[in-house]
Amino acid sequence: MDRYNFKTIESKWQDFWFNNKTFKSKIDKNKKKFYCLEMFPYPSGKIHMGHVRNYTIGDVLARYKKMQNFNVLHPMGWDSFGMPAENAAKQNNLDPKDWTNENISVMKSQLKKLGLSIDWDREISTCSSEYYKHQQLFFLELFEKGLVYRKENYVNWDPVDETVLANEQVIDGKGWRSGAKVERKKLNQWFFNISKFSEDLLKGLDDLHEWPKKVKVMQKNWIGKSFGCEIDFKIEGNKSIDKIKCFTTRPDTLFGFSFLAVSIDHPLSKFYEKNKDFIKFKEECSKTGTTEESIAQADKIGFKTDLIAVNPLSNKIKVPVYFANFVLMDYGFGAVFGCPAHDQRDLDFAKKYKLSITPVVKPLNFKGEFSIKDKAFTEQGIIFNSEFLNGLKVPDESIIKTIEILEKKKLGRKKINFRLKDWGVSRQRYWGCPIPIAYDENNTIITVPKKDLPIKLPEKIKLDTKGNPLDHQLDWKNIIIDGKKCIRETDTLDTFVDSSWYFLRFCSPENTKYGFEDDEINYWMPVDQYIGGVEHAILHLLYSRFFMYAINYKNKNFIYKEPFKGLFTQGMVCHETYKDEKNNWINPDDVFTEDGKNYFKKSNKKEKIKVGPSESMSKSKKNTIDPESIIDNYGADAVRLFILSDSPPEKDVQWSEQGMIASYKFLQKFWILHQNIKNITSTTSKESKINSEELKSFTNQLIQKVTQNLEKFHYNVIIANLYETYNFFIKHINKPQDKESLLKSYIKILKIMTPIVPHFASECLENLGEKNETFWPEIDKKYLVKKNVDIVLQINGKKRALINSKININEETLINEIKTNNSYNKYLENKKIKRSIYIKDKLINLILK
RNA sequence: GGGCGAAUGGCGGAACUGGUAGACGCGCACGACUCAAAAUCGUGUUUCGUAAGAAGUGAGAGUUCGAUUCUCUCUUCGCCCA
Repeated sequence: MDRYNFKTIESKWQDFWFNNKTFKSKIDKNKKKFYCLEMFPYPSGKIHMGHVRNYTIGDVLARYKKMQNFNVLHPMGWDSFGMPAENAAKQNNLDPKDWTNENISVMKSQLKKLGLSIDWDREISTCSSEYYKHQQLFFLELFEKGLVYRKENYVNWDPVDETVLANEQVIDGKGWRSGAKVERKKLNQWFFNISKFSEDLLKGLDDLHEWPKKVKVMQKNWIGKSFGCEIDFKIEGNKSIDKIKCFTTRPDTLFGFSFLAVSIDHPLSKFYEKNKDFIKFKEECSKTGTTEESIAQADKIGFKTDLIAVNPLSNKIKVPVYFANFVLMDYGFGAVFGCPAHDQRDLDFAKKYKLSITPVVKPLNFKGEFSIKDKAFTEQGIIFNSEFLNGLKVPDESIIKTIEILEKKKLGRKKINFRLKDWGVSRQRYWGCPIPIAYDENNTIITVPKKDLPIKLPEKIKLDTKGNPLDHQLDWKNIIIDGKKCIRETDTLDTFVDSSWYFLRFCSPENTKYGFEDDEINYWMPVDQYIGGVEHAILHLLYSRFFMYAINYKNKNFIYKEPFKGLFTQGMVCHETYKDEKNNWINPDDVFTEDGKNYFKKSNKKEKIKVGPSESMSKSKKNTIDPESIIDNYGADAVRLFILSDSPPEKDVQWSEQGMIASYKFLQKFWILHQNIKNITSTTSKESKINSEELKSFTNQLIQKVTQNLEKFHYNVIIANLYETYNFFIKHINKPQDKESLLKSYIKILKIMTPIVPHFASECLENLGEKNETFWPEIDKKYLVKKNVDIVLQINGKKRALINSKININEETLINEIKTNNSYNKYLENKKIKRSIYIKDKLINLILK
């Protein structure tokens, strides 16, 4: 008998699907649509196991929905702008475009080998001007709507490379490449006004019923709505500023006020510009990075001004005003009032500068003197030391009451504040989408006329420059707009912009006039199921939501305002890590074991290997497995089967060579079973009829189970269901068979296998003369009802026996059976039945006296 | 420090709305085939116990006829935020 030859069979079906455009999608208003989208990859070189998992999960769903007669849109593209291309090009003296396109062609061929049901006619690549010209138009549109603006902002600056670094390029406060200490530097940059939609983005989460709760919580925290008030503090001193506005969520602690801290970028700073000590202090502040985390971890330092702030609730309380490094200009008003007793950060600061610490909240039933030592008191309690606020309950009563008082005195007002900051989209890099802006000789902002789009990136340029290579492209930079000499904006857009609307582009990838067509997106959008890694839970998803809102704002009317109706976040693919005696990471391919305990290097069989914990596959730890070689060895179907089998899709999965082999063997065994079923001889006996009925029950119950598990993403259980099916058939086919009936059931089983192992199942179906267009089998409900059931007999809540009985038996009959049948009545021990609990067809629990 | 989540055999994991815990796979053991090995097939595999039986889903309590599932306290781990 022939072995299952996956090589020829898989390429046969891949060619068939490709040549017949099996997965091409067109609008068909008579059909329900299903938009299945996986996060598109960055073309870094080769696909990795994470991609295999991501795209297999999506493919199973897309194929299943197609079989259910949905009009499925399942596209694929490339998130192809970004730093790795620029870095690789710089290192190897290549053009980023060539490097990127080469990677795309490699990865595309690898994805095809997985047998994905992709509509390749819709392929897009964000680095092609066909794509980014629409993005430039969107930029201008958003600019017209007032959602784009330019302002000065801090960046991470590498003083050696003279370049701006992304947050992830700053490692321990140093530049990843140069190792130089990163500084803060102010640059003019472009911003999207995402904070305008803070409230909408927060409210929109409530409608996303098919999103994981944890992602919604993360977004909610990120948006960070807080309720509080703004307070005007009177300032005494010889400056023209006589008041400073603060935002606070804790106005009720005003009597504990001991200093006012403002950001070094606060308007107040202009009075100190010439003060040498202040300049020094500012330099000190610029040494910490720009992330919230680095600011939070940095030492709290302050610069004392000669000003005094007055407590609005009590003229007697007058405190010093400081510039402080932990106050950010873009949160609140760049000023905070310090209450050391009830805020840890303020306490640290107050201790350092020996400021007063007055507690104004104490625990509810606290007796005696309440004082603060090393820890600020931030819990619930009651107000004291606060004159007319005394006795208010914290926080329910105290905050609202204090705001009321402040409002009456016209010293403050209720205010909602958001943590969400505007989205800085400027990147000082070459390999990104050019911003359609120029500046005239007076440095006035000029929008590039729409007819001049796209602004294409200059090609074959020198990348090995300091700073942004585009700055050195004078022939590209200098242009004439309306007869005026202008200079182009040389910053390019953050690649998150590229990925914030690609799902719209997939709906009409060939439209040359605009990024999408209204008709098309009104049919296809929203994405019914979006699938990707949880690492994009905040930024990418939030930006995409913002983009929909922003495009829709004012001049569009989307039927769905949210881009992604359903979201599924898959877990990572993990593998054990290995290190040799010199602590170098070792790739699993170079490791072998004979006893499963001791591991050795293949190249040097004496050298022992230390086995580390299983971690997410990464190049730096060298614990990666190359998908292509696995596909070559075992076939795409076996890989798909394995990657789904060992863990639920939302959890991490351990890569296991043994598990991989088991999946491969399963298909080989199933192939033999398939041949046996094909060659079986039919009999017409009473027994074969009984067998047919038994098989029908099994099959219908299986279809139901698999359907339910598909809907719930319990793909690992489906694989278990398929193994059970095999085990059932292997026993079943040795019994007398009515072949026609057997084949009917078997074909249904092959059909439900199709989404998981499409090449294998298609081959088997074709083998039996089934057509390629397969639909999801219907369930015959009459076979879901069992005739006999095993009822659990419990005595005093403990399981004692199983009673095989007809279904729907009533309680009395059952108890009678227990009393009279010798195999059960021994458990009654001649005692009286005090109580019985009967769950029909499932369980009877007898409580004995 | 705050928020969210998880914990089930040697391992990965299953268990519908509170109703037979351990499906399915890996590993392991034994057996068959073989001169032998690999491959393949068969049987077994939570723990203790020869057995009847008992215990058992991180620990401790609670609700219930009945808890992996619900409630509370704690421990450990993971993720996000600070």
